[in-house]
Amino acid sequence: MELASEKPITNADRTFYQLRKDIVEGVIEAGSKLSETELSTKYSVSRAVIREAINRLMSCHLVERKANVGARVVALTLSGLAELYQVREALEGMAARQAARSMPEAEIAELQILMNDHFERVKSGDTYYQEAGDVDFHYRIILGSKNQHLISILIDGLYHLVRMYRVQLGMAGPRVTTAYDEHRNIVQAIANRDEELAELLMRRHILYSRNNIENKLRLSPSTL
Amino acid sequence: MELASEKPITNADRTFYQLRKDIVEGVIEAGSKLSETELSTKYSVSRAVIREAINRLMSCHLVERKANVGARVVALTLSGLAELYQVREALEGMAARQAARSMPEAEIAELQILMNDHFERVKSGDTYYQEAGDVDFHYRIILGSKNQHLISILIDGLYHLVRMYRVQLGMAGPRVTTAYDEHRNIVQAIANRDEELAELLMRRHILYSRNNIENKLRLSPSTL
DNA sequence: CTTGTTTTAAGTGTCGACAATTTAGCCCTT
DNA sequence: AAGGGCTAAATTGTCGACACTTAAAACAAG
Repeated sequence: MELASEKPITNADRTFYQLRKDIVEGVIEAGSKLSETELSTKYSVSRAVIREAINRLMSCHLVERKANVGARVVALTLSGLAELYQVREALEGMAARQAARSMPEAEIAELQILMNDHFERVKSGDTYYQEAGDVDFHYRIILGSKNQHLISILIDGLYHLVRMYRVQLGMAGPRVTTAYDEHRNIVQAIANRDEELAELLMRRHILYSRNNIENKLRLSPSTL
Repeated sequence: MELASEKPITNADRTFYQLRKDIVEGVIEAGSKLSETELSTKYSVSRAVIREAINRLMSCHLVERKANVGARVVALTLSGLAELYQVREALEGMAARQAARSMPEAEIAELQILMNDHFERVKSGDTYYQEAGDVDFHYRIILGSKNQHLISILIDGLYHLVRMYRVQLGMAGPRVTTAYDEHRNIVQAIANRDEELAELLMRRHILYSRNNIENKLRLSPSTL
């Protein structure tokens, strides 16, 4: 995933993005230890750069560090997933409400165009949709809230962890078309400036999504 | 403010806490530039330590940095205050709801004892209450939610910024007794395990608090 | 005097080395 | 053989120096 606003300037930026990607995608496995010296050789940068990257990853809740001991990639747990989606429900619900209030008409129009594009992909059974499409949808709603704190908490903080759960627990199943309909309805509520409904639908959408993941976990024990 | 869980281990910890305190209390004024070399001499640590501290302050949204240029303390603005309290309303509302669901009986009992203590202070006109007491109250509700993400976002992330606004805009006025009553009612709702009411009262409490600050700002132009 | 360019200095980004702490292995004691 | 304390290796925390970028000062041309 690449966000328009995330252009690496310094080496630390690049390393941070790379590390984050490798953690989210499981190239560096969940729960494993992050050795600074090891990483510095692997990514061809100094330890200072690695340390800064790790510090930033801590802010994202992707790694945890104990002083004088070291950093570990977070472990994926059922309770952690539940807590994460609880917060998401509240925050993205609020984002949808704010978007219904503050999103400029032009941005809503663009969002509707995006939805049409998604429709084509869903129709043709494009698996692309599940991952990037969903992210893109939520991403735009969040930005539409126009609340800097909210944007930062969700985009910089929680979203990569959400993706980590989704990628590593193999979310590819078919909630695609039903999720698409939910997206569509949320956009409609925002276009109608119906704050109440936008929040309600978004909260429900995320709740469904959570139930979907948890059911999948109950069926295939996975490694949790 | 000192939180039980925040015991400085490394030099970077100490420096981070000190810097944060100085920023929140206005010793380092809002909007001012943070020179790494200057700070490193002032706080008697190396630039690496200062850099780590600044990075952590960025996570708290207390400073902003531009690559190759430097870091500045955030500016206090009316819109920023509004956005902050909007997010607070959603998150602390959720915290109150979760606390009503998950807070252990023993913790609720302690909270009620704390409220009695606060009552004594309010009765005797203790100005201590306004600051530390309020923080302490909210702090406990947040911890009572038992949601790690929520706790981290609020305590590590937003709370110090909230305090910064309150301290620097001179919140000493009398919302003390009425705020106390609101606190009391929230605790009661939590004790009754009334999730709905706990969230509602907390949201309203924060909304009142926000109105109070904004009114105060309208009366005394301040420097915003 | 103004504008655009070059130079220069101040400040950040990065690095390798050293100091302090933790952990694991070894030895000694019981 | 089991447990505790000591030693040594590995890892993190901290430091000062160097490289690079940016912004301001000095300068030249119009």
